[in-house]
Parts: sequence; structure tokens; C-alpha cells
Amino acid sequence: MEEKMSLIFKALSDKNRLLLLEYIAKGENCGCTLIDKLDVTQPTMTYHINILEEAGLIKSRKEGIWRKLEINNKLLEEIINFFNSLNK
Amino acid sequence: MEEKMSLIFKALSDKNRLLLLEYIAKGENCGCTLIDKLDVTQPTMTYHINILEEAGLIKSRKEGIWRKLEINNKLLEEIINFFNSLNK
DNA sequence: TATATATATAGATAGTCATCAATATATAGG
DNA sequence: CCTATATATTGATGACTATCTATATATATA
Repeated sequence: MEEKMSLIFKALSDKNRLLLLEYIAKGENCGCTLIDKLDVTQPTMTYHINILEEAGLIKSRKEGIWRKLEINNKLLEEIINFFNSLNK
Repeated sequence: MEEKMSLIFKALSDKNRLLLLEYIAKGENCGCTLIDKLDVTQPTMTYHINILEEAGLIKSRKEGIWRKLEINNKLLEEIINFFNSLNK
């Protein structure tokens, strides 16, 4: 359990990945537009997107030439539950 | 903002620190008893407790020979708010 | 099929992190 | 003032991370 959670928080522990997650939460769904919002190269962005997906924070699917991204709301719920359980 | 948050998540991204936080949330408040619950040396535990405190997740005060620890519930609220803002 | 766009992979590198052993400091009690 | 207990500091080390450049792959379309 700490194993899974620490993986999630490791994914969140980078400024660029937090920015990605926030943009995706706001509706951006394509690396091709996200790349302009971060100060990194394309391979680095792919690296970060993979880490977010491996942690379960986002999901992605191939659509034609694009990799479409979306937030995994179910995991966000779990994370919120985790903090609520600490908070009383 | 991402700066502060990524620091918080970095603090949470280690299995031992997650365990510490959970024990402290459950009422353990002294390094002297926590040390038996982790598989690390005392200097390593001090290192982890410092990281949790620097991130604001716990507070500590010196009491005689002991360093008494407690959860910073206010920050937990902020974290929950952060995830809620992503989740809609 | 040739081209353009989006994404992925590989390999290298500088910096950061978790850990330890050894030692130091602080505090309480006899 | 001596001892025991709790905590802090220092310095070293192996592992991991974020980043880049160079290159490859995939897909749509002219």
C-alpha cells in the first residue's frame, strides 16, 4: 500500500509533471499542445507523461497520430481518501 | 505554487516517510518509538523526519530529551483542496 | 510513395537522494 | 560530574532521476 502510494507521490513530486496534470485536468488532452507550455524537449515530455500514466494518475489512448490524455478521476478519489484518513 | 506542492509530494514519495506519517497520524509522537517500526538507522530516521517537517507535513517541538511530533492538519486540508480542484 | 507531424526509443550525463558508520551534542537523573 | 538515552551532524557511497541529442517509428495525406 505504501508502495503504490509512494509511486503516486513520486510521480507528483516534479514541477513539470504537476503542470502537466493541471493542464490535463483543465481539458488539454494532447502532448502536441502541452509541449509548448513546458520548458522541456519532446522526449522529456514523453518521459513525464509515461511516469504520470504508470502511476495511474492519467490514462492515454492512441488516436490516429495523437496520444490522447485524460485524468484518472478514480485515482484522485483514492488519494483524497488517503489524506482524509490521515486527517482525523 | 507547483514549487511548494512538488516539495510536499517529494516528501511523500518515500515509503519510509509515508509510514512515519501514518504512525504519527495515529498518535505516535516520538522518534524513540518510531525507530523500531522502520528498518533504518537512527540518523536515517532523523533525515526523514526533517524532510517531512520541512515540507510542512508535520510539526515538532523539543520536550526535554525528546522531539515530539505531530501532524500538520492544516496542510493536509490544503492538499485535499488541491486534489479536489483537479477532480472536477 | 514521399512528406509532414506526433510520438517513442536509446544512450549519455550531471545532479539528487537514501542510506550507512562514526561521532557529536543535549538533557535528565543519580 | 558521570552515565544513559534521544537526537543531530558529517562524510562517503551506490542508486536513481531529469534532462539532453540523435534517431527511429507511426500515421495521415498529398
